[in-house]
Amino acid sequence: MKIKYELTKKDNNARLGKIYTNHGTFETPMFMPVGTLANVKTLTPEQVKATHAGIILSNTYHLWLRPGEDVVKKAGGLHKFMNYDGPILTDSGGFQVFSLAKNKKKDIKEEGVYFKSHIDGRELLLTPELSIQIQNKLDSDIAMSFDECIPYPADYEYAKSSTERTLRWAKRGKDAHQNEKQSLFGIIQGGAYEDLRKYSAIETVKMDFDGYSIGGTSVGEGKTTMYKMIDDAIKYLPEDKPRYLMGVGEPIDILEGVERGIDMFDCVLPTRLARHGNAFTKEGKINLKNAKYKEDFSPIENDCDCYTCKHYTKSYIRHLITSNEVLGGTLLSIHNIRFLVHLTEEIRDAINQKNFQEYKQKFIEKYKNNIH
RNA sequence: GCGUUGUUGGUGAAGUGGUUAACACAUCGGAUUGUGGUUCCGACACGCGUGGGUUCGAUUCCCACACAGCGCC
Repeated sequence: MKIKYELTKKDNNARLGKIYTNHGTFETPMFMPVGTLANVKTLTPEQVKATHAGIILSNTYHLWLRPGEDVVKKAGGLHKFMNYDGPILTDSGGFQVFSLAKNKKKDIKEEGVYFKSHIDGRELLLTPELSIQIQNKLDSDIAMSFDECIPYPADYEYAKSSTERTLRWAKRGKDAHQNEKQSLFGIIQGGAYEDLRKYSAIETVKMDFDGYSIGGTSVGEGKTTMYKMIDDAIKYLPEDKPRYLMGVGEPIDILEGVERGIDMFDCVLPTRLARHGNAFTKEGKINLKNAKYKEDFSPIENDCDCYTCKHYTKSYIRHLITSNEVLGGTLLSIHNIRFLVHLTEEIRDAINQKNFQEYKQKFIEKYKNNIH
């Protein structure tokens, strides 16, 4: 079966909900850790589950190149392949258009996008149909439409033609979709232009996807612009389908997204920051590489319920990170993911009690005071 | 004792008679938003073994001394 979304409660635009999938149910708002290459970097599936993340993201482009979607299919699908039986969403490769296609005009064509493989440099063509076919074989619970993430800034003409092309790609992908157990989300683009966001949202919704995501944000546009991009699109999305804000994972941005009616978030931030020695705390981000933690034998956060905070000190984690030991990245990933998932848990409680605004203000005040 | 080579930052080292003494590692900061990430960007020798001399100017040339390596008695 396809996923099913249930809207439980609203507090202004903030939504409390539930998503049923073939691999379990999770509540929204929810944060999804990123597991690009069929693994959340440095974590076992058990460790991921222990963070209470309800769903994880994996990547079409990367698995297409290695090991190849047919290998995953032979393994029995992505869940079996990576030994993870919870919900999985696969990104379409659209973001790699943004990050890998060097020359937009030359590499992005109507038929699809020409890449040079980052592994061996060979020329590749990823099309909307192929992206969907790959995702069908990967057998994720939720597949994403193949889109172009428009850079910022982009002139109106480019943004318009790109947005229109993404709509045509969405239609082609939907027509090619052939996995009855897999849901498919459409992606709203439109750059930073209000009318294009509206147009993109309305046209995408007409195609009747199982969920809608807002793409093309956090590409260097600045917070105010990003929040407006969400506002400009989200009002045209149906209440009975999940909304997913792609690539966003700063705690404050999650709160701003929820306030506007977003249900799902994904981001590489918790795992990437972890590998680079940074940890989220309610008082802002901290850098464990800083010398002041050398003899700090307290946990990252005293009141955090994650495995890392229950058993390890900043001093020890700092030692692991400065010694380049993977366990450092593992312990920090556990904490950082748990931090964001816990944030969404508190958000859900707040919405349930209809005091989301108050919760948000308090959180931001505490967090922001320590951003230097 | 004689001869010989060398002595540059926390470390390994490049280099030049004259503006900021390479580069790397370590250290210390910062960045990081649908992961091309053991990544990226900064800071870091007020001084080139010590003391004299030559020179407008010496880390670079000369002398002495100290220390280290090598060879010979």
